[in-house]
Amino acid sequence: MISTHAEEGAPLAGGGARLHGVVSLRERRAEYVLPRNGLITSDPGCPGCNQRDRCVGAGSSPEDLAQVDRIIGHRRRLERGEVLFRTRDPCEFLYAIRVGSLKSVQISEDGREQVIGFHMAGEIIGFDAIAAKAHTCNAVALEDSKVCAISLKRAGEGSAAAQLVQRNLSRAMSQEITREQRMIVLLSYSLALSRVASFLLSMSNNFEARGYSRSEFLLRMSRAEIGSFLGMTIETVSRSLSELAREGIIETDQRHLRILDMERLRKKTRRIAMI
Amino acid sequence: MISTHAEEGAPLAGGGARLHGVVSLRERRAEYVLPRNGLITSDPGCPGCNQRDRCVGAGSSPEDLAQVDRIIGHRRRLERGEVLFRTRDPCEFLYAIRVGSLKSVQISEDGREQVIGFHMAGEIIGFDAIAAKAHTCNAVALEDSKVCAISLKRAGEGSAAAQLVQRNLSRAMSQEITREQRMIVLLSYSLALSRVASFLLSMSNNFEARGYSRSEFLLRMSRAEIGSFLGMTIETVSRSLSELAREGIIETDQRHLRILDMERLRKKTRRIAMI
DNA sequence: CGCCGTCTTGAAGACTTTCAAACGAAGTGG
DNA sequence: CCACTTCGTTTGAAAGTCTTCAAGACGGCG
Repeated sequence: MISTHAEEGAPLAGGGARLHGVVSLRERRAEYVLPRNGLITSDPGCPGCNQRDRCVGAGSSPEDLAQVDRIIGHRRRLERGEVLFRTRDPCEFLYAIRVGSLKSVQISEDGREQVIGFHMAGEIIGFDAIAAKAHTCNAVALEDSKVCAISLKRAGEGSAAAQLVQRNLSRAMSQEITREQRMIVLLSYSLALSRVASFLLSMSNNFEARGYSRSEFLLRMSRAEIGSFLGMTIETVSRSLSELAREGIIETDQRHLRILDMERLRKKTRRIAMI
Repeated sequence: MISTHAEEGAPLAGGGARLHGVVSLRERRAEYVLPRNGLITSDPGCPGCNQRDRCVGAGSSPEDLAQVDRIIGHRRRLERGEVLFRTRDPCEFLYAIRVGSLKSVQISEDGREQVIGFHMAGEIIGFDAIAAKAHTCNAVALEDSKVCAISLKRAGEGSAAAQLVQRNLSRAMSQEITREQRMIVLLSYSLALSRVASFLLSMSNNFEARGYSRSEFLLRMSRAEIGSFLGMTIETVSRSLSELAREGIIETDQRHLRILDMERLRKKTRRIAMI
């Protein structure tokens, strides 16, 4: 049984890797106070966050972390499908994903959505707005999620904590650039099956990096969203997954995915076509 | 007659836009001192650079610009085909392109090149190395070029000039993220003709932003490099260009390109296929 | 002038999209 | 509780697009 409910567990704890999406009862926490706008007003903050070593306060002592916490403008809970920011929203905050996952989409003038990225807990989104002074894409929650708004104004004020945050933001932007470069390489693969295989491996790596199983997880996005991201129709996504399943490389049940043969999946990423 | 020689002119001066690649005699300058390794030892520096309003010293007074100049580790001249940095080179410098253009390529384990970006004067490259502590791609000059090495160590030292540089680098990274997001959108277009049209328009915008003609320019990269970048074979690149020329939208003569109908070229970017 | 690398063009085959139909899960209303 | 709708997904067949293989054209250079 796989729950679709997001949870703020501590997956990095030793032993076998937790399966993403599976919620054990003892990990449930009391809900934070939630006013109607989704703002979280009572919260353990950065010192109590399980993403603290991955986020803007990385590398600071517990005391410093309390200072880093002041850079956070507010924390917010998002329901599945809720929009965090939209194109042309002014650039005030970056958002650290604490729980859950989001997608970035660009809307073309004729109203079609194009997914340009999927983001998981521990990632920071909104960097595109720094230079443009406004967001250039929409961010939408793929599941119930929690985000921390990093105030760009406070991050630029020059305190020791702000400087630490700036260094971490710089590192995060560099990571984002590297991630997008990998995406550009992926999209240049000519064969649909290669792109789907690469996508699954990247998901697998993302889950593994967060302490979840790398071989079994729940895809939080629809086939249509995968297709939009990978530049193919949902039929081709479906056929590619079916083909991988037919060859015994993966097993799918709805959005639940199990990788049976990691090495053969990797081989599939090497496009056969093109020189 | 179009020269292929790079030149450090002042294209932003008023009147008609200069044609990129065309060199008028009076714009030629005395060559800088060039030791065998391509290092430039005598140079007007940031205050005399025509990219100063676009680069890391943007927004500073002429006096401050002399301080910014200290962040520069060295300046270097590259010949066409010369490699600026390679994958796994340690991360010491970012590079500001002063004259010319470069490509970023990733080399797959089987030795094939994949172009992941083209970069022009005024851009800064190497951001991928900040988080990874080493470069994750190779940078190769597409034409004779000049670059300024920005010392990451000196940029982090905390002086007023260094802080200005850091803000500008942050902006440049955000721009780079936005650029790559646009590339991801481009690559998701299913039709080859749409991708080629988008590529030409992006080139056109790049030249226009630098004061050159937006409708007539010299492509510094081969069809093979375009194909690698756009994820298609060189035959498909060639056929797409021929098709656009047949329709009277562009005119090509080798790498020299003239856009005859910007609006119809824009229409071609809207992919017909897919929902 | 002839060689070489780059580019263009043609034809056949491979792959993807499109259109259409069917399936299963989830939710609604009788 | 079951029919019924809806949505997301899967599968099939035909049409369209791209790649592959092959050959020819073009320009630069010795």
